[in-house]
Amino acid sequence: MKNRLLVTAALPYANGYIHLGHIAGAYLPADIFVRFKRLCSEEIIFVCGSDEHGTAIEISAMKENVTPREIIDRFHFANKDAFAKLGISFDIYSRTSNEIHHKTSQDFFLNLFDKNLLVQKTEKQLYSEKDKRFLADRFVEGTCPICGYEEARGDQCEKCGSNLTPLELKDPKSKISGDTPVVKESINFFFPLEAFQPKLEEWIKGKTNWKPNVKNYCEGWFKTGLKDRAITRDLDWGVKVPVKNTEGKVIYVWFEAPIGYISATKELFIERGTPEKWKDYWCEEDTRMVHFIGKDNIIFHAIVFPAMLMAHGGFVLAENVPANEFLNLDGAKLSKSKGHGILVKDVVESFNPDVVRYSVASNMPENKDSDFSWEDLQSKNNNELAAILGNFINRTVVFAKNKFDNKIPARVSGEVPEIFAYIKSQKKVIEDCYNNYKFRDALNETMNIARAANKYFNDSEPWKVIKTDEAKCGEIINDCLEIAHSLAIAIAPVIPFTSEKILKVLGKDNSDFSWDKIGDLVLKGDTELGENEILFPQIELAAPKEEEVVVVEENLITIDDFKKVKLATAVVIHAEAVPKSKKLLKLKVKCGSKEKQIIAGIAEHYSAEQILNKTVLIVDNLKPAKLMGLESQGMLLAAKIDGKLKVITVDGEIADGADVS
RNA sequence: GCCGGAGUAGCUCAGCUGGUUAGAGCGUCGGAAUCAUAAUCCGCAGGUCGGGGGUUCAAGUCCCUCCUCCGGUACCA
Repeated sequence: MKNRLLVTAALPYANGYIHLGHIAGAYLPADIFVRFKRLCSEEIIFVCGSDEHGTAIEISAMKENVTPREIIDRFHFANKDAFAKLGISFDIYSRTSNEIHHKTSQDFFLNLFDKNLLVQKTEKQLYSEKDKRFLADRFVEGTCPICGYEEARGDQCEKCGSNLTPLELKDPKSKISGDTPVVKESINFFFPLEAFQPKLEEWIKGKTNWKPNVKNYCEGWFKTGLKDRAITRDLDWGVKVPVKNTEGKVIYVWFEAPIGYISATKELFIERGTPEKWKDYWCEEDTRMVHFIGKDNIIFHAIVFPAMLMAHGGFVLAENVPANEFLNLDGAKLSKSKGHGILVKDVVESFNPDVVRYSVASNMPENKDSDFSWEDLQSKNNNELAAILGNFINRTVVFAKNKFDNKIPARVSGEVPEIFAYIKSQKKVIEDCYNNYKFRDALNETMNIARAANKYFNDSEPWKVIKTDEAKCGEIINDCLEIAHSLAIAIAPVIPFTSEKILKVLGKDNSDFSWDKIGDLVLKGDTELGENEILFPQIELAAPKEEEVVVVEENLITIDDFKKVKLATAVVIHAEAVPKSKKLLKLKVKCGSKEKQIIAGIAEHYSAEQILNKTVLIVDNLKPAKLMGLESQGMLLAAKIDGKLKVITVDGEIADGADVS
């Protein structure tokens, strides 16, 4: 029986804060899986760490005029802390700047080198005499040979989107010193990926339980043919190449980073005082290794890293690579650079981590990119966590408190109601979901227990029974408390903090806290219950700022102040309600030769039809603002008093686009 | 450009190798109940499955084509 599990989650790059997209893609599914397996008492470790080398970090350091070490320290500790607050339960969160990692990846490199597996190729590269170094792609800036853009990067022109090599750039300059580099030859080592293609194809063909998107993606690569990849670079910041005459070269991050999983495992067992035990996980054939990643990482975990492990020999290969798609925010992709993202470190400050975990888990991008929104989080909290789960626990515990002296009422009849059989059958259903990496289904099936629990409470009507038969009523409440205990176990992988709270309320230790106890009767009658608390208070999200339709200005202004405001006539050529908004209409107005989108807060007073074709006054030079995610490029003037609102129109016919003063 | 993925009820998503009236959660609406955080329970309604063409007795599910979005990768044959 294979039951030793090695679970990895993609190493976050220590050049930025992790956001909700990362969580949804890799860390939360990994954590849920691991927590489930721990409940099943499987031997398991969960390793991760910061990926801390590479050009991007070096560039960040230069920009801020600090050392790379400062950059990686900042993000490593911040991310480690954010993960912890969100309850991501790594056994170790290491970092690739650690000595043990440098040693491990150098040994790995040497192993391949000694076997003569590495190919050396001479390449032309840009070299800066002034900087005394070869310039990596991103350290070069110049004129794009295709569109003529003068600030194209060495790897890509941001203007026209062409991918480039530094040698193609016209008039290249070093980003470090502005120096004009020269072309120089540099010898680099290559990993013979091409040679491993047959073995990889064979290996992946046998993986019948992999997600189809992952398999298809790999097959796509095989079709075009794998190519050898450079594994060394001319850089300072990184793991030094452990071979003579390679000064100024480091091991390319893509090669060295995944070895971080091995280094982290070694570190973990050194900490635990059993330094040799890492081999059980990496070298024993009955270990099952699972890599949790986002879809951007498939090639490295399903093709490159396995090929590296094959080349080295003596290591287990991944049993599965359950890659997730991406999580979008309000329909648009999460992006650090565009400021469109939710950082974990921020979200855990303002929300219960379990609410975040739940809302992300219930909408995990398992098969396709999925959409996250704050409204969704609110609705998941209020309508599901609070209404279904929280409410069940609360109504049960409050009932016991009020009618049974805050103690667990005793069972008397010796009968076990049917719902416990249902719970046990759900336990199997949920297990299957987890074992097939279907986390959303697992969660929904878990919540079905809570739904059934509420139904049981309703149907049993303890509030009526208590009037005629107190012992029977007590038994119903005992049932419900037992159900709560089962729920605490079943839901623990997803919302571990809440699970603990439920246990505390039940006055129960964790002696029966294991997966196989779901559906069992484990509570002792007459036990005092713990202090009850509302598990999920309602979340009221602040309403999005809606446009102030009328600016009431009490203070006097000068004519110059007034001239700053450019007013114009415009005709409404399109109008529609903004979904989920009471007050907003989305308008398209024509103002002379241009068209503008204006989000106006008049829906309570005008329907789309009523405003259509009216000639109105607008503020033309208002700074655009976003309302309910829609850009508003101006403001409609209207008169408002005592809750009555009328749009300002023009007396008689005049063309749109006319100045107003 | 090329490779892979996605476009299904108001919203967020399921639909394995083609087969009875296309499913779930949430929301909406109607009813019941009142122990509980106005929380629960029962019931109804909601989709010509991105557009167009084709294969088949039968297609959301296969093929072709077009459009949109996401990821990867590339001017190398």
